[in-house]
Amino acid sequence: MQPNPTFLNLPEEKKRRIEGAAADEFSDNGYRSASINAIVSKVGIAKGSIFQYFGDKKGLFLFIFGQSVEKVKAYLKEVRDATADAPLSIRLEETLKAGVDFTRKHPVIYRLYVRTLAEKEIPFRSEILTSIRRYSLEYLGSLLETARDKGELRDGVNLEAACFIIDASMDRFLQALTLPHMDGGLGIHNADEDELNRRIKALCNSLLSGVTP
Amino acid sequence: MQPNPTFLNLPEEKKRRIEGAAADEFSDNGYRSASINAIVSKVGIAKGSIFQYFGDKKGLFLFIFGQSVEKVKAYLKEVRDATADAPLSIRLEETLKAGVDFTRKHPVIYRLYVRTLAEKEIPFRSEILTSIRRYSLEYLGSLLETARDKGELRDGVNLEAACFIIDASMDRFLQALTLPHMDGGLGIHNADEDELNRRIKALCNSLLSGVTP
Amino acid sequence: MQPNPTFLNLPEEKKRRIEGAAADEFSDNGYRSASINAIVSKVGIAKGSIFQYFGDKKGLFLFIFGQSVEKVKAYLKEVRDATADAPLSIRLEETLKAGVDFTRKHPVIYRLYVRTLAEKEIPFRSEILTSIRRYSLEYLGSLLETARDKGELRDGVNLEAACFIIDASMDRFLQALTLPHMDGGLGIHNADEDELNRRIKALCNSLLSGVTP
Amino acid sequence: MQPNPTFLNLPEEKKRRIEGAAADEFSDNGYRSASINAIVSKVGIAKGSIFQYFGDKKGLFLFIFGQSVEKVKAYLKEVRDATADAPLSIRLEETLKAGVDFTRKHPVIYRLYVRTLAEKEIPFRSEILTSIRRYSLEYLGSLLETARDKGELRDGVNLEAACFIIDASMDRFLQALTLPHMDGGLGIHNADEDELNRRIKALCNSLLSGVTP
DNA sequence: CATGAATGAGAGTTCATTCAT
DNA sequence: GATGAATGAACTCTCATTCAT
Repeated sequence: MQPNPTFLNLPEEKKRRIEGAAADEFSDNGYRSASINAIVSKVGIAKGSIFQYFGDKKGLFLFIFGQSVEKVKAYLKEVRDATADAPLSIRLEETLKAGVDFTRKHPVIYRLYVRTLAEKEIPFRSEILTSIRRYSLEYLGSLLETARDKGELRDGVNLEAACFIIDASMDRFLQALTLPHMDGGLGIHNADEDELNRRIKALCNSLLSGVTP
Repeated sequence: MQPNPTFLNLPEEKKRRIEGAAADEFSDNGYRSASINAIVSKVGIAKGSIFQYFGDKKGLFLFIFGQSVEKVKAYLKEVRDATADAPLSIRLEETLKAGVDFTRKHPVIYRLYVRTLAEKEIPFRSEILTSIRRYSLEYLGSLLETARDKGELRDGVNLEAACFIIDASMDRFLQALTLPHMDGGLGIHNADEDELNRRIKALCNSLLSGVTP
Repeated sequence: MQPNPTFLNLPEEKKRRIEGAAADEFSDNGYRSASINAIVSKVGIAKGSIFQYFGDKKGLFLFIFGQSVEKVKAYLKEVRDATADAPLSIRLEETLKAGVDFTRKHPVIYRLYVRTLAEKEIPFRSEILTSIRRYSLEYLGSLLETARDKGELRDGVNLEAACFIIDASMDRFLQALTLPHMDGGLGIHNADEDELNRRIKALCNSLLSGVTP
Repeated sequence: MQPNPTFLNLPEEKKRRIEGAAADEFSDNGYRSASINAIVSKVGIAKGSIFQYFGDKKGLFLFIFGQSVEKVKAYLKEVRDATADAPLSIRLEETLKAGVDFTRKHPVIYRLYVRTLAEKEIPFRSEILTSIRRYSLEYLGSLLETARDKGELRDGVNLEAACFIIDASMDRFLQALTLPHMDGGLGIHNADEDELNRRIKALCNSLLSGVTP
C-alpha cells in the first residue's frame, strides 16, 4: 500500500505526473490490461523506476487506488459537515453536486472505481469494494437517520431500501456523467451547468417523493 | 457481427460449446485479457477455426455479446406481455424477479455486460452500451406510461427521473446478486428465496413511494 | 519431461539443432543463467516456439537432461555386456575408456551433469542427482561383486568404499578431460591417444592395487 | 583482486558482514546469478559502496574467492605441520578430518568452490581452478613423498595416480557431506560423529590398500 | 566517502494472428 | 473446411552499473 520513500521524496510535479499517468492507464484499461510500459513511456521515466517506487504492478495499483479513495472520502466528509443543519433534500443535492464536481475534476478516479468493480483478478478487490460500499452506505445512512430524527421522513420508511436506491441512483448519475453511453434518458452528459443542476434537483426530488399518490 | 456461414452450419451442440466457452472467457476476463488460446483449448477445436468463423477476436466478441443481448430482450419482452394487465407495483416486481431469474440462469451474460461497461477498448463499446441503455429505458418507460395512463401515478411525476432511478436500482440489485461486494446494506447475496422476494418487494415499494410524507 | 508432440514431429535435423543449442547453453551457463533468447537466436527460430515445444524453461531443461542421461545409460550398458567375461582390471579400463569416448563425443552432456551438481535451484535437482549416483554405484557395484565372486578380490575388501573411490576417481578423470583446470597432476587434458590409454591403465592399476605393501 | 583501501579501512565487523553476505550469495547462486542487490540489502549498506570498494561484481567475487582459498590453505598447512611425524594413514585421516571440520565450519567456502568448478563465465575461472588443484596436489604429493622416503609405500607405486585418486576421493567425500545427493553408497550425509570417523578410516584404508590380493 | 535514484538491457512468458498443409 | 506450427510484439520484473548529491 505504501510506496518506497524514494517515490515520496520525488519533486511534487514528477510525483503527480506519475500518479496521473498510472491512474489514467488503470482507469482506461483495468488492472490486468494496464501496461507499465505505457505508463513509463508517457511519463518519460525508466521502466525500472516504477518497480523501485512500488515494488510491483500490484503495489502501484494499490497505491493509486488508495489515494483515490482517500480523496473521495475527504471530499464527502467536507460536504457532510458543511450541510449539517440543512434539510435532507438540500443535503442530497449537495452530495450529488459534490459528486459531480469531484467526478469532473478527477474523472479517472470514478472510472478507476468502475473498472475495479468489473475486474475479477484485481489485488484485494473484494476488500476494496466492500470497504467502499460500506463507507458509502454509512454516509447516506447517517444523512437519513439525521433526517428521520428531525421528523423529515414519513413514518415506516424502509431506511435500508432508501439508502440502496439513493446510492444506486447517484452512482448511476455519475456514471452517466463519465460514460456518455450510460446517459440513458436524462441528457446528463452534455448538459450545461444550469441544466445539470435542474437534473440533480429533479433526481433528488424524485428520490424523496416516489411516484405514487 | 455475423459469423462466417461455416460457423452457422456447425452441429448445434458444437456451436453451443463454442459460444459457451467464449462467453465464459469474456465475462471472466474482459475483452482484452480474454484468451483465444483458453477458449479453443476448452472447446477442443483448432485455434485457426475461431479465426475462420469470426475473422478475429473482435468479431467473436461482437457475436457473443449480440447473442446475449438478444436473449435478454426476449426474456424481458415475455415479462412485459405476461403482466400487461397487472398494476405497476406487480410489473416492477415481476421485472426484477425476471432479472434475478435470468441473472442466475445466465450469470455470464450479466458479468459480460458489467465488463463491457468498464472496459474502454471494447469494439463498438459505445454503440453497444447506448443501445442497451436505450432499450432498458424504453422498457421501463412503457411500463410507467401505461401506469400513468391508468391513473396509477401521482400527478406531476417526473417520468424520466423515475425511469432513471428504477433502472439504476434494479441494475444495482442484480449487481449485488452477482458480486458479493456490492451487496451493501441489503443482504441480498446470500439470501434464500423467501428473503430475496421480500427484498424485491421492499425495494419496489420504496421505489414507488419515496420517503417523504 | 515430455515435449509437445509438435516438437517430436519436427524434421530430425531441426530437432537436433534445437537440442544441441539448448544443451550447449545449459552446460555453459547452468540452469538459471541459461538464456532462452540465446538458444532461439542461435537456432534461428522464434522465441515462442520453444515455449510451444516445452511449455517453459523447466520443461526444456528436464527434456534435455533426461535425453543425456538416457544416452549415458545406453552407453554404459553396452560396455557392461561387451566385457562380461573379462577380468575386473579390463572391465574398469573399458568402462573408463568408454567414459572418455563418450565425454569426447558429447562434451556438453558431461558439463551439463557437472552444472547440475553445482546449482541449487535446478528443477528436480535432488531427484536427478540421486538417481544418477545410484545408477553409477549400481553399475560399479555389479562389476565388483562379479569380480569378488570370481575370486579376483582380496578377502575382506570393503566393497562400498571401493565403489566410492572408483566412482570418484573416474568422475574426476572425466572432469579433467573436459575442464583443463582440473587436470591436476596427470596431464590428461592434452594427452594423445596412447598417452591417455597409459594414464587410464595406470589409474585403474592404482585403483586396484593401492599403495601399501 | 585487491579491494579499494577504503574497504580495508572499514571497521573489522562491517568488513566481516560484507564478506559473509557476499560469500553466502555467491555460493548459493553462483557468479552470474548472484545479486548485488541481495548482498547490500542483507548487509544494510548502499549499493554504490560495493562498487566503490570492489570496482565491479567481478572484483567482489575475486576478492571473496581469494580470501576463501587463503583460509583453506592456512587450515591445511596447520594439519600438515601438526602431523609431520605421523604415519601416512594417520596423516590422510587427519587431512580428511580437517576437511570435514572445515567444510562444516565454512560450508559456503566449499560450495563456492563447487560453483566455480561448474560455471564457465566466472572471471579468471581457469587460473583459479588450476591454482587450487595444483595446491591440493602439492599438498598430497608432499605427504606421499615423505611416506615413500620413510619406506611406508610399496615399491613401484605410481605417485601421480595415487595423488589423483586420493584427491578425487576426498573431494567427493566432502561433496557428499555438503550435497545429500552425492552421498551415494557411503551414508555420509546423516552420519553421527562416530559413524563418520569410521567412514573416514575405512576410506583411507581402502585408499592405501587397494582391492587386489 | 557514502548514498541510493535512475537507467535500460535482458530475463521468461503469453498471445492474436497467419498460412501451409 | 479444419488444423496447429510459427511468429514476434508485448507483457512484468530484475539487475549491474553510473553518478549527482
